[in-house]
Amino acid sequence: MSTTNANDFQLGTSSPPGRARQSTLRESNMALVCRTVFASQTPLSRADVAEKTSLTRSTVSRLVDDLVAGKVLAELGQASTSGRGRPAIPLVPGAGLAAVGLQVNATFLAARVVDLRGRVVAERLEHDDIVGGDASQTLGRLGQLCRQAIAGTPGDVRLVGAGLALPGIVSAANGRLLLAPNLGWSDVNFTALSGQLAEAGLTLQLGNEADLAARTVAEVAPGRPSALRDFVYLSGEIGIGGAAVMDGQVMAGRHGWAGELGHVCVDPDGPPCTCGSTGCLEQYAGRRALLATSGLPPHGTPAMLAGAAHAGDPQALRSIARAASALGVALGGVVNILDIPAIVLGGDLGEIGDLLAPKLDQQLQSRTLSARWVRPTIHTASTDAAAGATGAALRELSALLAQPSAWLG
Amino acid sequence: MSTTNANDFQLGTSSPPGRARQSTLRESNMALVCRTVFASQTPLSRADVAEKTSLTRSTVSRLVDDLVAGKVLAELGQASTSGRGRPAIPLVPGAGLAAVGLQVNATFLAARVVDLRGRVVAERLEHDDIVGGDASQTLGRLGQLCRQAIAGTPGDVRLVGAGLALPGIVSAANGRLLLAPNLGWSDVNFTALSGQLAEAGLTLQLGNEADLAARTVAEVAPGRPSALRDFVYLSGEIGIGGAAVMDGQVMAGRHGWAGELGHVCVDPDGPPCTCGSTGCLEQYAGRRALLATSGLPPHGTPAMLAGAAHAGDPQALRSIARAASALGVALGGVVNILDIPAIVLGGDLGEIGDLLAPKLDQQLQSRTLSARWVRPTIHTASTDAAAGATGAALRELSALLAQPSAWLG
DNA sequence: AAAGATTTGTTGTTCCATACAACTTAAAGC
DNA sequence: GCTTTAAGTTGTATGGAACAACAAATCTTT
Repeated sequence: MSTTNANDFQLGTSSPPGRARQSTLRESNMALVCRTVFASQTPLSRADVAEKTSLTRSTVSRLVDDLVAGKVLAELGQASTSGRGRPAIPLVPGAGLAAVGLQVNATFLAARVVDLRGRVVAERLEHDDIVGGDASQTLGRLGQLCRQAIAGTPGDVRLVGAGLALPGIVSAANGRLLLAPNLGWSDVNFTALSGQLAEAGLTLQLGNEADLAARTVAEVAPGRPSALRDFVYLSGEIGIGGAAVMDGQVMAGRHGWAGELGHVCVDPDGPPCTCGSTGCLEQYAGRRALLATSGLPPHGTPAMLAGAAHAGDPQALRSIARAASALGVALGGVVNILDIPAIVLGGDLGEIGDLLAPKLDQQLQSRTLSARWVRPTIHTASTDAAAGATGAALRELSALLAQPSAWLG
Repeated sequence: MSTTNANDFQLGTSSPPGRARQSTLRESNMALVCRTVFASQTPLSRADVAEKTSLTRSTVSRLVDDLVAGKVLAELGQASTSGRGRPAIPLVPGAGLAAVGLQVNATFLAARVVDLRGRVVAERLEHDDIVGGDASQTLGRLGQLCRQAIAGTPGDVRLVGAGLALPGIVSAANGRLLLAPNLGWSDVNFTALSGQLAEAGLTLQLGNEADLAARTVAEVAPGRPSALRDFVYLSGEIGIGGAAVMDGQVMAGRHGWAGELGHVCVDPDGPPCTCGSTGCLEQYAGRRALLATSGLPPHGTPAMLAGAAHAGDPQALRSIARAASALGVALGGVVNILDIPAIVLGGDLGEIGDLLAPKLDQQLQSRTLSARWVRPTIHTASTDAAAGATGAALRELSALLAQPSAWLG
């Protein structure tokens, strides 16, 4: 409908804004209205939005009308009968728009459809050890799951985008996975999957698993920020990924490779790592290292480790203490560098978070310069294996919310 | 003149924009015009600006007229006689607006006045070892220097703000210096200095020395970005400070304490640090550590160390190798975390940059996961001792450029 | 040297989105 | 049933950019 000029002001972009026209004004205010409704815990009326945004009721009214027509917002029939005066019409996120989130991991494949209200409207999971397997075959399987998930979504739900979470170094610009050591993949393209989605009118966006999982911590629902606005997310799988979130935004870095915490050096004299360096965090707190140093079989689970530690097994406790010290050094560095004094442990590390926390807390306190004024806090993420898939869908929905005007008409 | 509503859209802020009015449009485009003129290496005409911004000539003309009237821009009389057609009027940054930059360091005090063209129009420097001295007395002396510098500026130059660079942890919100180990200061307030500046109609903004010095690397002149847009700046003094710059913006962190690279742990089994941790970078690459391990007297200079190393002194070479290794571990971590593959060595470290570079480069190559695709580069900053003062002034001028409309009329 | 060509900068006019104010709607209270 | 209150809607005014036409100043061509 409205022609989007590349030179125009883009909201949500860190790059400096371009020329602003009358239409830019409207787009900006429409996004503001949208954000306000989505961020609220309780449904807001047009008048509420007007007050919160300091726009006038008339302006809000016209913007909301367009958003409702475009299914981005919806009017809740039941007036929340309170007080006198004309009853308000509660506004909530629309239910007719959703995005596809995909994920490839060492042990499973996932395809999800998440709507603007944050509900999973369709899902297909498949557990399988794909390490070392053929990439194109695995991606073909993922394509099937994706097709099934899309087929399983109600007909009145329109899909607006698709994202894929990958455990490795992604070149989003080229649409390639450069390296995923723990899948045994390198330089993989996604033309087949991308082509399949293009038939459904969707473009596929690649992303790092940790970056996307961190989004599920930053947002409790699309456009609704959680209490934690600044934190470092640690994704403990076979490898260790990470993401830094500031002001609710995941820091991408120059090429989108920020947050590679697994290969931060914890001890220059430490054990060699597959990456070529020595003493990487992964060699202390990665799944393989945790299991090996605690005397568990290589295919054990974090739950087994937690069980052994809770039972008082000395080797397991030593393994966890070693990991906690390493995490303290690495995360202490992160806190000193980024000034983000909140740590969220996800994946395997979340499952043994209570065991790691005491020693990690102590390390952070002594190793971060700012601890005397703001003491670092440690949190654990809810253990959803396919958090990356949800995050991938959330990113697409966020893109919509950043410029809802582009989706109307 | 124009009433600034706190709820309005603020350019340059990372926080989400508020309501946009007609006037916001004008402010945004005025800032865009301003930015375009300031960023250009050669003077632009109104027509050039119109083409670059994709605004119309008429719109640019009216905005420029206001900016010229407000002294933010100036018309260069001499038409740059080229080609036919009506000769263009070259536009350049105005010369009538400037900001005050102050700096306190262990060995000197500085007061500078920098104008919108980036010229130092007045300056007072004083070399003095103030470590352990009384803070209020030193600040009184700085106040005198500041007064003299202001008195030394031409009468037709209007000052728009003042900034103070401090080598320590600053609480900008409270206007306090929380801790400056290398000055021997803690919890210092600046009410006297702030009051003195208030008489001249200026507000004093505090800032970290490294953060502000990094600005002088990011901007070659006010509003004119340098070729390096993403880099990590390392300020080597007695202590080591740092700053991460992304897209030309210094990352502040949650409380403004980001970039404390001096206390990143390089070896958990390393020597104890004054901060309470062990194996901090400062214990390897700080001035005291460098001088001690190279057998030079405690009050030696980096130049002496460089001289000894260039002469082949084995102890000096070993000291530098030790520092380079430590820098490799710490900066490798930073590159892995932030994905900013450019390092700028400033201060002492800049003076011995050529000696550090080979080993540092090798360490970065092996310790950063992304090095196989993008090789980290190492640069040295021009050695201006009072770079922090210039940076403090640049920050004030940037604030003006981000919203020039606030300064007109 | 004079007319045409070309580019810069300015001046009305139109268009569009928000502000503002008045009005309508629908409930609660008396 | 009338008044009060708050939500939502409908004109009208205002401000700023787009658009188009025009004036200014220099170079090119004949």
